[in-house]
Amino acid sequence: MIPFTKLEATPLSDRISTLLKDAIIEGQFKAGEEIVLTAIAERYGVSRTPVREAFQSLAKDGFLTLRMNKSAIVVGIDEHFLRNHYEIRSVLEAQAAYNAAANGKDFSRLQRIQDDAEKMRLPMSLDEFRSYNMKFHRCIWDLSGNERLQQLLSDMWVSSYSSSALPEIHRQTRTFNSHRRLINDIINHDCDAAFEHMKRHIIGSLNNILKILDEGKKEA
Amino acid sequence: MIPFTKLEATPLSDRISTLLKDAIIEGQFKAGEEIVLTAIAERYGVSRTPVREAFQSLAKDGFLTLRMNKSAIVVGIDEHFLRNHYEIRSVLEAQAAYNAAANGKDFSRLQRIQDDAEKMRLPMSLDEFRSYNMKFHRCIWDLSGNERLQQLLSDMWVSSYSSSALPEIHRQTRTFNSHRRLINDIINHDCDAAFEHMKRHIIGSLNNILKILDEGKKEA
DNA sequence: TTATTGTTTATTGTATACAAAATACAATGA
DNA sequence: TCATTGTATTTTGTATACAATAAACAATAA
Repeated sequence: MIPFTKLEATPLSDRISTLLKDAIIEGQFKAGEEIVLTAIAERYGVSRTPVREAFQSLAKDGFLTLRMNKSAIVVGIDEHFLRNHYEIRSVLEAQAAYNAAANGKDFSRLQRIQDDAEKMRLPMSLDEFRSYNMKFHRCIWDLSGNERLQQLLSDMWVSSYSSSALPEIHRQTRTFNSHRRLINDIINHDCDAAFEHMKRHIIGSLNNILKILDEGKKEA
Repeated sequence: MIPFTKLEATPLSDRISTLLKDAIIEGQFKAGEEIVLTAIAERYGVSRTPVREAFQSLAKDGFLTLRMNKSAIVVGIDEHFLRNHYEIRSVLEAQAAYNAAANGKDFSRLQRIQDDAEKMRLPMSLDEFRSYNMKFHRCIWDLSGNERLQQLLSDMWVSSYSSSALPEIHRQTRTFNSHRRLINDIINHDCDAAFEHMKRHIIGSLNNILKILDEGKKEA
């Protein structure tokens, strides 16, 4: 077969849910604000059906609250939300790392992702760093061998949370160090260490986000 | 106000998704079977719209695989699936127990649920035991103070997994012992013990289910 | 006035209609 | 025969139409 990558059409509902999710994360809606299905459909120039599906997806992911026969409510991305979100993510990522250390056989891809990143000059651009970070975590999800865990973590991944935090060079080197330690744990099949280090790694990024958030509040 | 409990209408999509979920768990569909939206809509005598929403919900919960412009595929509830499912559930329940031990203040409800159950004559009926077990776990989710965690665990709860396992009296007393130990951990604010014990508790029930499943296979 | 009921309007829940994609299969030509 | 192409059928994706609920407000009666 000819090496053409299949250009796949994504359903409208998916595109809309990512757009809305980003909008919510970036604070384009106030916390607790009522958000009317019909209005969103009009804004994006589509029918209510795919918007409705997007709403339900966002509700399942915890970004919207749906009420029978009433407008949806935007969940506020405040400290409480972020703590809850990262608490869950930390323990799921930790389990993924545990599994990778326990079951993983071929770690070459994980190594290469790290090596390629370390060859670059710091600080990397925001997009570069996000791409690397995403690849690193996704690779561990793969190694976990738990497809459902992969799906859950993928749904929880919100790259823009950390947007303001990453361009600083010392943050990037800290992430490198943390990732290198994780790779070591995994390659050495030290499951418990991988679990603990990953948990701390994620909680660390939460704390960083909260710090940024706090500084932002003081400025305002 | 008069003590009437609000009788609430649930959306069709919710009712259909629970029906379908149960059907999948109970093996009414073969693993990997294609399941046609239109057919399900006809079978339940509703339009495709709510069925479609149910499909998307089930897909998010990992019981269906959706493919663009193609029929959905039923995920097989085999050993691999159960291991993945319980691995995730165990670590989330464990985190909930950890939080309950860390943050919880008023444990009277948890105590009362356990006390009421222990007053009953064993073996309890299947429904009684399920109700007690559900209340116990839900109470800990509440105490965790993480609403999102609560939502996730609620979506993962499938009572009928354990249907065949519970009527035996020695299983019920084992569960009692395990729950009592958990209550102790939580009341003593021993977070790490609560985490570990809950994790083992859930993995224990997985192993029990796998055992039952294995015996069923030998018979057939 | 004040509480209750009727009416209107906005918004959601569900059903149907239409468009696009995938599949099966017949027709065609080598 | 075999591969390819056109066509019909099935099934999904999206839009629209209709029904039901909820909120706002006007009207009525005490």
